[in-house]
Amino acid sequence: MRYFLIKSEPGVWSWDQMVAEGAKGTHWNGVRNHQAAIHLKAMAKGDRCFFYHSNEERQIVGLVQVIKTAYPDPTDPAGRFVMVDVKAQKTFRRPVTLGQIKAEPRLAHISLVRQSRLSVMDIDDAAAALILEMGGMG
DNA sequence: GCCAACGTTGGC
DNA sequence: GCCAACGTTGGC
Repeated sequence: MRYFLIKSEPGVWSWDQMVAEGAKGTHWNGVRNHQAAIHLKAMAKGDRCFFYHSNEERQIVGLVQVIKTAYPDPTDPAGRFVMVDVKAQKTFRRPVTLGQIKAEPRLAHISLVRQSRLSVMDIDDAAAALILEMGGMG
């Protein structure tokens, strides 16, 4: 099982809305960046994604599970980009802020810190374990 | 509200 | 095919 991180602006699609979708989950569509799309395609059923609120909040608030692997995103007129389906799995006991992540030397290498504009990224196992621990999810 | 990073577009 | 201009994202 691998870990990833997906970003959402809470004003557009929030963690509360994600939770409200329950077991049926939702399509993670609208990705229009090639590097982000590569990560979507790498996701397997059962993989986990940290759910990050960007902009106003800047914190990881939950964990979702991939329930359907990459397939064409109908909102892309060119038909080139893909989406996956995810469902909410766990709400973080304590959200992990970008500030905390930046203050942790063992997380200095992750894409969230190094490439602020990337909206879907992979997170290595060691970093994932640390983030879960920081969120009170260890 | 500003700015840096970066992807895309269009003129040449 | 290069590069300037422009648009978008997201942190501060």
